[in-house]
Amino acid sequence: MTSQQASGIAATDSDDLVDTLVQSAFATMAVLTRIAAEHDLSLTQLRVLAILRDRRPRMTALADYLGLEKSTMSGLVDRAERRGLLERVPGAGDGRAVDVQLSTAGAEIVDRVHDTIREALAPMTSELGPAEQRRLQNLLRRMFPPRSPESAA
Amino acid sequence: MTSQQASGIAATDSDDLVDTLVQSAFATMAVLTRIAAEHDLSLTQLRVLAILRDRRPRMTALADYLGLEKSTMSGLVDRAERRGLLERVPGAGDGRAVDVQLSTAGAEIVDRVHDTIREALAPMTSELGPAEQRRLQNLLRRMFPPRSPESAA
DNA sequence: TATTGTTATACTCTATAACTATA
DNA sequence: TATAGTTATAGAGTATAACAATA
Repeated sequence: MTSQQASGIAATDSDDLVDTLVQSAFATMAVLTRIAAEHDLSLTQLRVLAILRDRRPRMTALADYLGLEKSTMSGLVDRAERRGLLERVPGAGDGRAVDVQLSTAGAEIVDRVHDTIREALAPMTSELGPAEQRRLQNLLRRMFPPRSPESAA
Repeated sequence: MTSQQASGIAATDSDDLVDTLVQSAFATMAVLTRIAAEHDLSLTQLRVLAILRDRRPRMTALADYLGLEKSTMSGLVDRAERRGLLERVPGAGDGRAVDVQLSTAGAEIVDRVHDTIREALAPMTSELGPAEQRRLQNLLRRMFPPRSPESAA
């Protein structure tokens, strides 16, 4: 029984694409939030670690990417650093800059979480056949194209 | 120029369905969070108001639905009630129960936010043709079926 | 002067534990 | 006893404003 069934709150009938997108986003985020919490991470902390997986950005770049204030970033990095998940290192070439990188422990936990997320979403994705999965991915990517520096005008 | 382009953080190449789903969910949530903030609402407050749009649930039902503790619910309802967005009313038939309902002001704001969300997501959905939109909706609904009390075993 | 980052402060969100009132 | 809800407390996430150090 889901929490909704327990709560007696029913889904509405209005069901256009926007509603479906929003509901799917909440369902996906609920999975991510739950798995992050199982590893004592907030969703934001998990995002930070995930970004650091293959990058070592400046504090400012990290804040920009996440859409957060630099002061918020300081707090997030403080707490993650205190837990030994990441490290601050002097930014190359600029005496003011601070780069952020994963620690070994941080890299391990983000790998584990990544695997767990894939397992947790597998029951959903496996509702679709291989061709349908490709089609869904193509449709979503057209709506939400991956952002990259090369696409700058 | 997007914040990512400014930040110099590039998307990775690994791009299976799970990654696309997660990225799409974050992109969608970013839109919702931004629009909620423009109306001085947190995402959670917006969810509360959206649920109340066509329902008048108990405190407990609301907390269950959102996956929050009842004490958290008390705080959320406190702040929303203080702002005049909703009202507590005695629950029918149980002297302990409290039902929650939108105020007129709350109903107005949730309608406005709802419209704004549709407008904000329109550029994305309109990347797809009508048949593609139907296909995407069907695929997503198969992965994330709408929860309803009737589906209980 | 402008930029990078931190610190101080305040508010929201969240959970746990203890409590009151009702069932 | 069990359930519905609130209150007290604590910690995380967030923003704004003021600051220090570097460019």
